[in-house]
This record gives sequence, structure tokens and C-alpha cells, in this order.
Amino acid sequence: MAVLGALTIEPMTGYALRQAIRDVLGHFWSESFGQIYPALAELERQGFVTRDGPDTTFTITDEGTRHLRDLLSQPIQATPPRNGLLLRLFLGRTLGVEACRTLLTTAKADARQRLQEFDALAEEMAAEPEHAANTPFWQLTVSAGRHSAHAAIAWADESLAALSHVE
Amino acid sequence: MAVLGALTIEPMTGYALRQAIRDVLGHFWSESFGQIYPALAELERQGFVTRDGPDTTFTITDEGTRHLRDLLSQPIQATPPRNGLLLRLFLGRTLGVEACRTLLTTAKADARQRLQEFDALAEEMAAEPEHAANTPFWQLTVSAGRHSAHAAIAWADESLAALSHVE
DNA sequence: TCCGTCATGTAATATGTTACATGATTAG
DNA sequence: CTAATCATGTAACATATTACATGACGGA
Repeated sequence: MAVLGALTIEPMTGYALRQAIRDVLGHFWSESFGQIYPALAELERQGFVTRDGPDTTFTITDEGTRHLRDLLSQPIQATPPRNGLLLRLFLGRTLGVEACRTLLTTAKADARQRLQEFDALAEEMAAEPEHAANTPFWQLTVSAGRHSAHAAIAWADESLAALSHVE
Repeated sequence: MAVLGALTIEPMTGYALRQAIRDVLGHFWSESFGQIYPALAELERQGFVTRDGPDTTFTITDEGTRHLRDLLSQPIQATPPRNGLLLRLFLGRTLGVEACRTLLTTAKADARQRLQEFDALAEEMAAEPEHAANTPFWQLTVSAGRHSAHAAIAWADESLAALSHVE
């Protein structure tokens, strides 16, 4: 779904695909080389993408677009959560309050960092008039990241305050 | 780490462990049967847990607690993101605005639901005086969930408003 | 010439879920 | 007595990452 989706934006090589997924979808999606190339081969076999010219860029076919629409319409399957930060804090009594404070401070700094990256990303998107029809949707994903980062900062502040009363 | 951590709260059978992980850590961690039993066998082999009595509850050893402290102190390794909702919204032009609106409405309802679950969880925790030393840390994880859910609701509202101007 | 990047792919490995097999115990 | 839950475990399968192998090309 991610590979087909990226190819709706523009034709790309597998290598460029990996960069696009990392740089543009990076904050909510990821794929490794080992997934992308076999996926492209399979999609080609099924006629959903074609390999063009000597530079071997991949282009999505009409059938591929139809298939993508099907995939997008399927129910979202939840990925099992694995939040190492929260697991450590939950076990804070064993880990120690001081270490928890450090984790929270780092988490806050990370969230600030992410906010800056979202600003850059939003600017980048706005500066591409050829993708005007996509930008409203793309901005939604950036906005999600921003809301999430702001929430993380507020939570970290509250949590640090709460922990100052412990032990 | 999750298995050892859960056993610091109280000795448990593997079955109870799975329920505790699902019910208490569920909103930020998950383990399946296929992970828990082999992990317990390995932890027993290494002397980090012991199997007691005829009801075979597992108890963490002193060495196990030391090992857990080591594990908790190791750097948090980020899990690759896989957010099916954001991927679909990013490809909103292909999926269609109407479907995006539905996704956002559902996401908002889900977040509301989660808020209620967090309220219940917080009450449950507060009602267990024998775990008083743990509750400050446990409340942090609930608070994280609450902040995240509130952010999701605000984001969904904003996004629905933004999409009303599209097409 | 040599290094970094572009480019494709495979193999080894790691991780994780689901389904199945088995049997005890408990509640209706 | 029978259905649900408790309890442990394994095997098959699915998924995903990392490292490796290969080679082209452009710039310092």
C-alpha cells in the first residue's frame, strides 16, 4: 500500500522510493529495502506497476491505482503497541525516580525536535505547487505529528512536576 | 523486560501474565502467548525467575531484579512507525475526501472511547493501596494515554474542519 | 583513481502471531 | 455433564531487518 501510494505521487526507482518513504512518510510509516524490492517485483508480476526505460523507474498502472483504492478502503489493522518509554516509566519504582526524570527530559527534547522537523516539512510541502491537490491531505499528517508532539511536551512537563513530589 | 517487569508487581502464572500485559500495559505494550512462554522458559534457565509449587506461579529472583534494572537502563530502541490511519489520509486524494472524513470521525470516536478506558484504569489503580509505591509511575502512563487521546480529538476536529473546504 | 551515492537484489537472521494440541478446573 | 476458563506449550507461518554482493556513475 505504501509503495503503490508513493508511486501515485510520481514515478520513481526503488531507491528513490525508500528515500521518499523515509523522508516524507517517515514520521508515520517505514519500509526497509528488504520489503520494497520484493514488493515491487510482486506488484510488477501482478501488473500493478511497470518498469520503464533504461533508468528503470517504476510507474503505477491504472489497474494499480484501482488496486490501491481497494487496499485503502480496507479496515485499518491496528499494530501492537510497543512504547519503550512508557514501559520504563511504568516500572519506575524498579528503575528509579532519577532515571525516570532523565527519560522525561529527553522525551521532551525529542518532541521539541520533532516540532521543528514538522515546520520544515510543512514548508517543503507548501513550496510545491505541482502537488496542490495533495497538500490538504499531506498537511493533515503533519498536523497529527504536531498535535502529538505538543501533547508529549505537555505530558512530560506535568509528569516531571508529579515526580518532584516522589521520594 | 515486560515479563520480568510484570513479575516485580506480584508472582503470576504465564496465563495471568498475558492478561496483566493486555489489561494493564495494553495501551502501550503487547506480548502474545508465543512470546511469553518461551521467554519464561529462558528466564528460568538463566535463573531470573523460579517456578513455585504445584500451581506453577513464576516469581522473580534477586538476580532477576538486578537483570531487569540493567535492561531498563539500556537505551530505548525506537520501533518503526506504522500508522495506517495517517497513511490513508496522506493518500486522501486517491482514497477520496468522503472516506477521509469517515476515517477521522471514527478516529475521534475511538479516542473518546480510550479516554473512558483511561478513567476506569486510573480508578482501578487508585483503589489498590497495596501498590501505593507504584501508583505515581503507573499514573504517568495513564496520563500519557489521556494526553494522546485529547490530542487525537483536537486534531480530528481541526482536520474535519480543514477537509470541509476541500472539493 | 578513489570515494560517495545511486541502484537492485538476495540470504541470513530475528521477531512475532496464530493455530493447534493437551489437559485441569470451575460454574451453571 | 458440559461449556467456559485456566494453564502450558509447540509448530507453522508471516513479517521484517540487516548484512552482504554486485555494479554503474559522477565528482574531487
